[in-house]
Amino acid sequence: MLKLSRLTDYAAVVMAQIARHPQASHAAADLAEAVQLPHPTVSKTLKMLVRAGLLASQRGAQGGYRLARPASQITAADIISAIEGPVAMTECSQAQGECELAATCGVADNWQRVSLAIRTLLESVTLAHLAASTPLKLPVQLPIQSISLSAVSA
Amino acid sequence: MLKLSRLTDYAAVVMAQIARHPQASHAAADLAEAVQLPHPTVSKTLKMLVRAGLLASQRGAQGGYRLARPASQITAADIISAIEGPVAMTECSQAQGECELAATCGVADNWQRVSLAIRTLLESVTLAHLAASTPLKLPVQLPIQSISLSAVSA
DNA sequence: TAATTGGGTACCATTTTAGTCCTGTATAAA
DNA sequence: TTTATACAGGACTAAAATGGTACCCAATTA
Repeated sequence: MLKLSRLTDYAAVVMAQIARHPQASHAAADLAEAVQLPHPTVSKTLKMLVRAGLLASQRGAQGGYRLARPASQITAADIISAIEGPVAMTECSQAQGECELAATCGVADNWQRVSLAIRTLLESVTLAHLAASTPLKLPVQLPIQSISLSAVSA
Repeated sequence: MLKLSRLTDYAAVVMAQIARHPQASHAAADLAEAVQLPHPTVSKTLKMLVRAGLLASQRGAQGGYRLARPASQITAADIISAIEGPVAMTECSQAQGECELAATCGVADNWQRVSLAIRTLLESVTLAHLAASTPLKLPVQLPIQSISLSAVSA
């Protein structure tokens, strides 16, 4: 299904929740309550987001989490790779020259290009977009079609 | 990692192999040999591709597999969904109204839009592109950026 | 009718994922 | 300085998905 893991899904929801109140410091327990998810799981997710540099944490009373930078400077790709590691469709999309089947494969190059296109797309969607109540209007139908078609002839 | 499953990867490689010799009928054993993968696994993959209508099979001596339609009419999205099911980034990208967290989620709509954009991208890449030895040149950097930027203002 | 080749199913091993818990450490307020 | 708050890190377990294998059946052709 090319699906995000559930934790990544949680991460996006939690990040969006924080992004809607950027000034406040958010305790893990409050966030868990707000998004209706088990506290330990949310906590785990938050730690991963801190380690990836997307959130800043403050210990002690009145502590909590806040965005490490403005929501407009945090991308969907950032959130995904914070939880799942780098966005890559295949093994060989990440590290070059480690697949022993490369000789018989014959699709590696093009998969990597598709993978790159998806990564770029995900980098163009920011947390500010995701958190906005106004739906992000991606005019997917025509423009992306035209991109790949022109790409073929190029 | 937003990664394809290994079987999906195999499927793409096998499909590309068949696409390079569209007239011939390809026995599972021959394909397994050509792409250097275990026979039973390749066989399993082939069956899934048949069930999805991407390959046609012929039993008996001189039988084998061939493309059900031209390589230019088979998309990356077809291959992925043949193995993994519909392309969708989150649970709620597929079926509307089944997520009980929708009220507190707040990102569902926009995730669905991103998911749709990726699906459209994958539908624009055909097996003919993947199988081509000439790299598919997707000019990802500028055009896709401009799409999403214009999308925001739209 | 025998040889070839795909079809289907069931099964097992492994890995990944999700979720929980426990203990430690930093901070702030009383 | 004490105490309550809240994050940090890691270990552990349970469950699910994935990948791989084996076996037997069905169809086709020579």
